[in-house]
Amino acid sequence: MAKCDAADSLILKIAVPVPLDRLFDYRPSELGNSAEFQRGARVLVPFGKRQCVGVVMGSANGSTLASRSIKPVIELLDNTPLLSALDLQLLEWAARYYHHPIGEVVATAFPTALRQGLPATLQCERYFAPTAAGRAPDVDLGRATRQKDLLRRMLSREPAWSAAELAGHKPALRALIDKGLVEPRMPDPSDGPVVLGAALAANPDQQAAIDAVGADLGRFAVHLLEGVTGSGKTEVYMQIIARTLALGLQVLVLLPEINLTPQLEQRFRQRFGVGIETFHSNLTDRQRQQAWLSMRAGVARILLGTRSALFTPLREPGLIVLDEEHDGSFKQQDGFRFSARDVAIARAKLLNIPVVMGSATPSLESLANVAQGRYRLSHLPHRAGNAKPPAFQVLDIRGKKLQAGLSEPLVTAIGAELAEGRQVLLFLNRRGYAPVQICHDCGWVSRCHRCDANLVIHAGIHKLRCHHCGYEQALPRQCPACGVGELQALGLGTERIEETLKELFAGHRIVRLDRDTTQCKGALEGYLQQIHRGDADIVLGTQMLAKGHHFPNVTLVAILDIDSGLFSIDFRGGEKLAQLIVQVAGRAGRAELPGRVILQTRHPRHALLHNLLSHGYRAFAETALSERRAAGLPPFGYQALLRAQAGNAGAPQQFLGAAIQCLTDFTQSGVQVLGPVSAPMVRRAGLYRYQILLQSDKRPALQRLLDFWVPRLADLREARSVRWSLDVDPLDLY
DNA sequence: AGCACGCCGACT
DNA sequence: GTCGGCGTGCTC
Repeated sequence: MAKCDAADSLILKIAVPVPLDRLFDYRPSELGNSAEFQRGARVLVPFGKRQCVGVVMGSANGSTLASRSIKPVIELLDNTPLLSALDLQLLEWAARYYHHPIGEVVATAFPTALRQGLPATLQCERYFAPTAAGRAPDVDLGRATRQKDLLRRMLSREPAWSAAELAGHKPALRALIDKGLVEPRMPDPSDGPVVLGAALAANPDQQAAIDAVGADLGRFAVHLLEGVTGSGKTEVYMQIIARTLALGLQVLVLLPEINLTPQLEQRFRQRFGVGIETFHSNLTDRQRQQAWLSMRAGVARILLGTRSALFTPLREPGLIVLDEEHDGSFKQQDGFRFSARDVAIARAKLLNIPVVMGSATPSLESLANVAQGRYRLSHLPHRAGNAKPPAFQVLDIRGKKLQAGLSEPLVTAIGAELAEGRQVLLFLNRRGYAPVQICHDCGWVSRCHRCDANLVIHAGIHKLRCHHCGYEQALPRQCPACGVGELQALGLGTERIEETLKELFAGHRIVRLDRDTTQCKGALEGYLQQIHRGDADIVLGTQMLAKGHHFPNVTLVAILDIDSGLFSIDFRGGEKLAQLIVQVAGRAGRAELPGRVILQTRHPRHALLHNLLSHGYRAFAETALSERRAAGLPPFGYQALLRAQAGNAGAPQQFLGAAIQCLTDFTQSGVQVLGPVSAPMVRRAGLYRYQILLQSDKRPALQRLLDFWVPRLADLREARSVRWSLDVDPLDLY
């Protein structure tokens, strides 16, 4: 065979996880067969002075580079590609759409273990099932009750149990394996009933939704399931999933929060006798690797995961479910800033499968897509079991005396509810004791020296803490400025409300749920169980109360301060507040115990409140959408935000100035360029932050500008002294 | 992002 | 005399 020059022979195009938006050329290897290097396989390559795990994205005959500068691949890590052609197409599309380096985008598709180059081997001992001996009716386990219980449980459900489910029964499992009654065995979708638990009887609305999505199985469609809290969205998901599984297809279920996975996982395991895996940041690298590989191999049929699970390969993709689609945590807020909701839809389109998205408070983006006929809407307007929607009451607190933020009528209402032996839920979106400490004599206030923000009093741990950079210091006893003044806590946080509630309602059990009380693993579950058992009378908390959990014995919900949300600078502030109010309100009540929601405000006649409370979320959304349309804001305009930050204010300003200069050469615009301006909080964690907002009513126009702009930004010399990032479809403009 | 090279201040 | 500061440049 003739020796050929490397530059004329086959060259591999490799995606390397570095922030450089290009592929790198490599020779297959010194002697290797180039046909082995398939698109989607991982390779170990020399990169500068180090080694990187890259992914084969393609090949070419020859290279534009001098052949001597092209290095050979060190090792082919996968004999079969880990990602399919469609998976790679999705990643390539996402890299282009978000203008993010391809190597980093491809890396996000892999769990950490595979990113590090570990072998892609699926452990057999992930699943266990009773053997023929274990199935025999006359198994005698004597007095080994734990083993007996475990075997009985395992026999109750086919076909196989995952290691995760059996984690709490290791000794009994070991013993059963040693006795030959249980063996490691991969589940086979054909070896047992797929649906175990009986489906609940669907009401007509649920049935219509199930049928609508069911009719679209096997083709691309987006369904928006708008269902009030407690309307049985999960049952609809499960019945559609059952149909998908019956076709021998897999399901990807995306949730906004890790907190919500355990509950749903439990319900799914009771219903479905198939391999179910979870994928979220609370799992170990190894668990995530195994979950990923199980879905890729088709061993597991359902994956429950957060944003990071979106790119998991599916052997037989059938359906994507995305719950709480309005939730902001589907948008990645650093690095590769993708929206898992939008990319999920792009993925479904590529795979030609349907997506079902659900929410009680759909995003305005999704409602606009429904109006334009791109998404199909199914509506579940009724709560299950004839539960009535909560009654809202706006409590005007102007001029009223407040006791730690609680007005007298509210205190009375809480007392009346407690006297009836019912639970009360109080919501305040501010944790800590008080948002600032102030000296009554000299006016000193507790400021963070790294951020344009106040230090928050955390009385429980005797500290002042910055919620933006994490800085903390001991709570001063004397004024650091004048040394003599009396220090006061200004404003309210959940800790302080808790203190007041303890005085006002002594003898009642109060549970506070916020990031501070639930940061410990398992703490949230513990509190939730306590509340469900009825061992709590007053539940007090922040944001996290609005998410997913239902408190059937709660009859009164109070939102202590909505005014800060009414006058947000962010154009999405109104949408977020309306969603919050509806979501918090949805936590309460059931059929025989209707809920009541009290909102304390100094703006009882505010249009948003009036519209939302008298006419409902959809009416609010209509109004908000027409305002957005008039202003050309999303979803009627498309945005991208260029951010820059550095330790001094000059560098980001100069960089953004130069970035604007680049655009003078770009004539075919149709894009508004707003800025550079400082971020609403200029200094954060010691960095000065500035930004440029781009807006256009045509997505292609914005994309054309970014195609021109982003490569040039990377080459600016001013870019070297700042950290910059581009956010396409930003959710927060700061 | 890493990781090198490269030229100027306070230390065993 | 050196250790180490972060500016600058490169990665197939």
